[in-house]
Amino acid sequence: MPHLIDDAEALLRERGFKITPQRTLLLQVLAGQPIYLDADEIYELAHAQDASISLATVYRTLGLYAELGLVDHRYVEPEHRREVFRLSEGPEQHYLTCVRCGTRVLIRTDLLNQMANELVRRKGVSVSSACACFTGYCAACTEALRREGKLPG
Amino acid sequence: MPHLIDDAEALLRERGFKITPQRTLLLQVLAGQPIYLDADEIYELAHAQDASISLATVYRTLGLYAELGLVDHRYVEPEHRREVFRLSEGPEQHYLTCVRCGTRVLIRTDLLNQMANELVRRKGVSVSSACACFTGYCAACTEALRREGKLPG
DNA sequence: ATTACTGCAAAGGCTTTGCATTGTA
DNA sequence: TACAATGCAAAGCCTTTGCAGTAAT
Repeated sequence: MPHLIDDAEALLRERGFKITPQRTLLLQVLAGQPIYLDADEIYELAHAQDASISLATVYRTLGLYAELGLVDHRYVEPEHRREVFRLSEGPEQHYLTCVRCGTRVLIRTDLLNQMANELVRRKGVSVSSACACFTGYCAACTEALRREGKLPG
Repeated sequence: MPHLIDDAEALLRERGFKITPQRTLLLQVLAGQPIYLDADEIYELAHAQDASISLATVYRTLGLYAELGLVDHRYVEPEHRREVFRLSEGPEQHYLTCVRCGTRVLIRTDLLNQMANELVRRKGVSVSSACACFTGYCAACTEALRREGKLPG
């Protein structure tokens, strides 16, 4: 997605920020990812291409991009410990995270939107962000655990 | 709620755990709270009644109570930093947290359950917990901001 | 030439854990 | 008496920050 990266860099310039190899690299890394990644995963991917990049720069850059609206950042893990990031294009994504293998299973979000809409209609609130976090086992782990008799069904 | 505390202590005994002054005190503290509190708030309330209780014991006890199903623990604040706890009586509660005044607006959870059921049916996963976190403005703040022209509508 | 950005390492905030001691059963 | 529970302090985990050096404009 060179277009997206160009746009992002144009925005950086426009706001008086500098274009550095690290910032470009992080845009490239993020552009290749369909799902949310945590800071460390992003760092590993970037580090594989440029061993000199530091985790601190990853955090600072992600923070900057979040402020500029270039990335979404959320807590989707079951424990809600690690923050996760992705480029903020396309529809919001929500997951079930498997506590056994870490797989993230995409969730249809129309019902979540329906919840938000209903909330607005019935309570008069305004909703700026909605997040559904499910914890459990992915299909493969569910089946494996059933075979081991560790899960009913 | 002495009834609740008795029940909780009966459960502790039944599972082979010991009844200690700290555990009883924490049940008393929690029983007086209608909303989620973080560990430090719970510690402060307990500490006011027994200066010898430690934060480590608060964490350990809350963890134990969570395992026993006596308390719910979640991240409901917008920043998701601090974990919060409350006695788990009554149905699960989910909120929209107002970023302006902190008010928590209760959310109907039937759609959340529907999401979970659909996920199980369509993807073969198993869901152990579901959590919806909405961020936005409560009705009062929404209206106030509209009057100030700071919110469309 | 400026001044923002970076890497490093240290610090911060919340939570967990090791260990010797205390206290329940 | 036996062993779980506690308090203390240290460590852990993720994230942020201070600082001196580096690099973009």
